[in-house]
Amino acid sequence: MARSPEFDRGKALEAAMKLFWARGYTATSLPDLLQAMGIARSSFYASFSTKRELFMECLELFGERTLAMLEEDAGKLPAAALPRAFYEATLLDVSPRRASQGCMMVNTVLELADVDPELNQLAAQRLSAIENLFALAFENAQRRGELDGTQDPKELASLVMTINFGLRVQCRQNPSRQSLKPLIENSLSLLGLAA
Amino acid sequence: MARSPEFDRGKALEAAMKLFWARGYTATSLPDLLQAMGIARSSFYASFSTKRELFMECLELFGERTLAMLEEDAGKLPAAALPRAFYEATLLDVSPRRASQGCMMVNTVLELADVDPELNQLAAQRLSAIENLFALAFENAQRRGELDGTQDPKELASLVMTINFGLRVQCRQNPSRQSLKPLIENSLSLLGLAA
DNA sequence: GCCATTCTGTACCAATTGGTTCAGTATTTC
DNA sequence: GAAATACTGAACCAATTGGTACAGAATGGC
Repeated sequence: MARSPEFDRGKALEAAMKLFWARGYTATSLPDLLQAMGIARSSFYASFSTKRELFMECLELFGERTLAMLEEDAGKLPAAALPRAFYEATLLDVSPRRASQGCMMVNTVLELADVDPELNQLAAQRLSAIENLFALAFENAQRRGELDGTQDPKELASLVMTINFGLRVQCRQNPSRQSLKPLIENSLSLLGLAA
Repeated sequence: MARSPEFDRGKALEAAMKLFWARGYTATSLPDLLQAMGIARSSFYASFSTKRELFMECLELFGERTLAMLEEDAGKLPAAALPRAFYEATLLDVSPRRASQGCMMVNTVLELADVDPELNQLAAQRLSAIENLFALAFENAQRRGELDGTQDPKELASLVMTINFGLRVQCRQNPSRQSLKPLIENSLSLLGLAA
């Protein structure tokens, strides 16, 4: 009966996410988004609702993807190696261009904390899901005796996240590998997780 | 001859800074600023040039003030106590409302890195001035034997800043003292500067 | 070919953006 | 009171904002 080819919604969402990720919510205009997504204005409002809801969808996509990556690592690495894997995968094993974008959730928290509490909360919630995953991995490792048991796993996870946040700020100033590599190394040895 | 009372430019600048600090550059509109500064539109353009230059002036004011605070501490505290003094002064010894605003320079870096390189650079430059001050203090303390000499002072300063950045992200999610206090404590003991 | 459907492009909307201009009103010194 | 200055408030500007509506072309199954 009808025309089948819906434009690739997933691809469009991906493109929107990349733009929001790099430029933030407020500074990204609808025309910018449409061009990046490669669709017309009317198509946009047919498949998505508003710019704000598109942003939420992008934020969830980003959070889900990050969590999935970490979960995969948690399945095949000892807990003590998780922070290094996480830092390196997102800061060193990508192009400086991409590393300079930092983390979309962290960017969102800093941009919108006092402007749009709901979006801020959404980002914060996804970040704490990641922190919880770290905490759980540390707890299990301690129970199995794979990790030094003197440190509270929740507090350790919280520190890992704090340093993660710090690195996300650093990379937006200077995304070069030679400046990030020693920083990561020193941070890990600080955490006692350098080996 | 003339009417004397120029409205208080300093006060107006201060008010603008607070608004930019809380809401960022893009999300703060000119009417917002005028209301906060308590001046009329025409007075604004008589005493300032553009919104963008006002922002730069605010950024420099914020950076200068932060640096001055740190310099004062550096004059009367041992270097090893500087990070704690800095973290506590800006995160615990202020209202949660203010703590939740984080650091204007860090906020700027995350908001504008991919949008306005010049403003990003300005903020980054002020941040590195602070880092340099830490490094200098550590170096002097080591030379005087007041601080463990095994760690490179520049690297230590870089770690202090990374953790500082991390705390600035944390406080924009949850500015409550009971969540920040243990985080600061754990961070300092991580740095070996808890005592 | 026919009709349903899904896209594109454009025109349009009201509201808001940052910025300019200017008439009028205070306030000050003489 | 007169002249000089510094303010206010509103009108105005072009450009851009997010969002809507609609005509027409492209694409499918029948």
